[in-house]
Amino acid sequence: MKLISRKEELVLLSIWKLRDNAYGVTITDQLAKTTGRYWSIGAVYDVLDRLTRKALVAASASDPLPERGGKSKRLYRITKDGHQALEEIREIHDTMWSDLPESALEFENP
Amino acid sequence: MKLISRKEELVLLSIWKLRDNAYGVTITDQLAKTTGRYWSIGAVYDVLDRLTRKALVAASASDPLPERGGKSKRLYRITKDGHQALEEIREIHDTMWSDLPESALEFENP
DNA sequence: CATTACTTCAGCAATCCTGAAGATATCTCT
DNA sequence: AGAGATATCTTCAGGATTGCTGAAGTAATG
Repeated sequence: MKLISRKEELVLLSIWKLRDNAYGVTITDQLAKTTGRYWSIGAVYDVLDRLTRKALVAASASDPLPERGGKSKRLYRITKDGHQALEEIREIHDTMWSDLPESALEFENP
Repeated sequence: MKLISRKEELVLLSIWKLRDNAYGVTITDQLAKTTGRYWSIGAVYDVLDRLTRKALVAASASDPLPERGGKSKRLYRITKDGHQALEEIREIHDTMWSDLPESALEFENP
């Protein structure tokens, strides 16, 4: 199985954190908050589409709400395969980051 | 500053681990060993070129060795900016992976 | 010139990115 | 009630960056 990309990992984790309230806008906000970086809304939807095609997430439509702009949202949940992909990436991360030599810094930037 | 990609992170960590012996072939072997996946040699050189252009690594030529195939190798070291990029990604990883709800698995695969 | 080890190369596939435009709900005004 | 105004969420087109492959090229010794 191919490793998931960095964005895919971060989007999956955002969905996990948002529990029942994970959709395009809240996911984007969560990413911005947690990473301290700007995330284009379109870029997030792009990753969500990819994760859906790979069946690492599944989507469902929420009921419309009786409030301004309360149109139906597309809610996302992580699938079993999605959790497995996260577990794989976590293991590799842990392995790669363990047993590093004390310091490798010998060259400065040009 | 833009986040480094997953491949860039893994290649940087491989160089770190290999200390004074980090070049195309040993880096590829190290990645295969640590991730348990096949890495095309060309793909690794591609990432190394990119990291060099971004000044996250610096390269130098080793002396040729008096043995079969002992031609000069291109050795890589991580620069100060490279270490900083790793530190950034580690912080974001730690933040994203902390405080996750107990379980988010409610949907199975289709 | 055979063999070994290392690097380059061309070109295609996948991922990442942007923000304006579109869709669907309620609110406000006459 | 009807007609915009406003709010929230999603789609879209197209370009930039990153990822991938293995055969061919280079430079050393046997």
